[in-house]
Amino acid sequence: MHRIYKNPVKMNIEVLIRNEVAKAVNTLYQAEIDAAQVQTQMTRKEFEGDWTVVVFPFLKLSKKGPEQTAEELGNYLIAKVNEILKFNVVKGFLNLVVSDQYWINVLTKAFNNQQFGSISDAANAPLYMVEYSSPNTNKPLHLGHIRNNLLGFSIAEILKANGNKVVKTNIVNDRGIHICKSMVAWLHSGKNETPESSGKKGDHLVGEYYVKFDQQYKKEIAELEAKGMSKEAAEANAPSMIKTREMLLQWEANDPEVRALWQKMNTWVYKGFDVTYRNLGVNFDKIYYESDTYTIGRDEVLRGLKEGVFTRREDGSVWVDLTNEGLDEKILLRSDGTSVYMTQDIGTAKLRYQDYPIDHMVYVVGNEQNYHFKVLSIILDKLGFQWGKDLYHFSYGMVELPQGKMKSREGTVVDADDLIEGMIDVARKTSEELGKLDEYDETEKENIYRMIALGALKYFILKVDPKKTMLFNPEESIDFNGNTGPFIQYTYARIQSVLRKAKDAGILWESNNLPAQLEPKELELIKRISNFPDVVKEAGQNHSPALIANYCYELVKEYNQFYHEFTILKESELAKKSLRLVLSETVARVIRNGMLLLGIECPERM
RNA sequence: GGUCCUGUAGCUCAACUGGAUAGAGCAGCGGCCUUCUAAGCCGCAGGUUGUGGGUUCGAGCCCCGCCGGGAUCACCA
Repeated sequence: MHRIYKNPVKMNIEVLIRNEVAKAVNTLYQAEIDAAQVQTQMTRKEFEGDWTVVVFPFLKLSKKGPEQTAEELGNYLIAKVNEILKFNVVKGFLNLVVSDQYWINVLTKAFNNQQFGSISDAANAPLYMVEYSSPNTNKPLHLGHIRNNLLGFSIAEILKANGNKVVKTNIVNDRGIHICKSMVAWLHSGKNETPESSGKKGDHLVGEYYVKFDQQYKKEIAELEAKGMSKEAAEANAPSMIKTREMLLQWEANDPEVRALWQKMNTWVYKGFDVTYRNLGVNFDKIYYESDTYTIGRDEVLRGLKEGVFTRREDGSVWVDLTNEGLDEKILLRSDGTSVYMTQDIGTAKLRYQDYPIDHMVYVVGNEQNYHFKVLSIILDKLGFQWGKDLYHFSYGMVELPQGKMKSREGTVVDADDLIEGMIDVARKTSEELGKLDEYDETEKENIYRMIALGALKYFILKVDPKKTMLFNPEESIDFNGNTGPFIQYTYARIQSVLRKAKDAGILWESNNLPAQLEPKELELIKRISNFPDVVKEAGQNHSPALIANYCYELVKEYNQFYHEFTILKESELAKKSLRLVLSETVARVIRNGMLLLGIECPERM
């Protein structure tokens, strides 16, 4: 594996150790090894030491036992590397003890670097486009969309922190059979109901008509089946469905009335979405609409047809044959000439590469569409786009409820707006009971309740490995204690409180007045801090906000132990007091920056 | 059936990509507020990592076979 060390603090010692070990093996055992292959890791807490070299791989070269080999390497390192004071050997592990002064330097550099952990983008930095959210305009956002939005936003932030340029994009699925269903139902039974007349949020209103359509459709199917029609025939011939297909054709033919209704209902939905997005704290740099891109896709499909990449069947439908790739045949245009999902995605992709010099395209889409993206990638490749096979589908798992999958038909869908509202209520109640915000006015208080509620929700969702299916229990998942967002926010607020008090007392803390020796807990904290840049990098490589979340939790847990073990402001030795304040401020900054990568804000008090 | 994902404490999740005695939180039990924010800290208890083989110095992680859960293979999106 190829590793690039961008953090100079860490690069020095870890790379130094690797290089020296490689030299040692060369000198002691007359064998050439690559320094990058030397296995090093931070020493586990239960052993003495800071860095550990795994010596097992060298046994074949040394032709000696693990203890003796480790001993020899240890003696070599101690002679060559100033920072290494001593070592011990446990089985095949060589534990190196680094001087406190080294770690104090690490802390000093972190403290004096406001950007610690992230890399600012260079002029020639690669451009990532991250597509996420991508709602349909026939229903409001639910818990599943929340996971998508939070992951997409966070991944974009993490990629930025890794020195990349990022364009966040949203492809709004504003056309197609689904929106026609809502339109048909609204025409049928809407009686001109509008968000204004009903007081309902636009996306919720349209969603209600989508449900009404489904109810009506089901009824018609049942009636037809009762008359002896087969299920398939009933589904195709139900009057509502016939009307919907007609409307889709009219829409694609630019029928003014249909287009006007479509525009009207979509506008309601967008207003509703804007509110939800604002509450979630996500945003986009560029929004695409399927209604603008599907024709481009259709043209591409027709071009492919002309070039013999695709085939037309007798009924007029257009297909791509992927059996050579181990997949099936896939439809690209219906027999009536209208577009399907895939058609649109082809057009959107082409347009985006025209609009931006994209180096990496990331699709944040659920794992239920793994097959779709595999196919999309191959099709774009067949159409001659060099970037086709480089698309990255960031595939994440579904969110399930205690009773299983969310089913809109069974009314078990957790609505995004309701969920956020509910969490703010809990945050308000908890906060009022604790009464720590009494000196704030109502606006400030509400802002903090919102921060805490969203911190809880976002952290809960982002801390789990994106690719795994996760469970959300509306009753139990709203917890503010333990491994939660509010716990981390709380620690941040607690540190701010200490720093405020220090400032009020006229205490100065600077990194040029630190002690020569560290307490074990202080050392642990510095080590934890020193990992932050690596975690950011790893989160970028693995597209995993969960790594950031888990890191923040570990750091905060470590800090709270430190906080209970030592006094800060009442420490009599100036250098020690200074160290603890520097440590506290650095931890707070890492917490804030880490949480921002998750889209979570930290309040100054809570 | 084909392809892909997944299985770790009662529950929800970790485990630095093959390293040392598998860790947290919740739930349960017991301690700690006259001291910088108790949304906190400390302790107890909780495991044959679904299962059987294999690879090697070493496997929760890699390979093969079973068992369980899920997704997908539409003129849906």
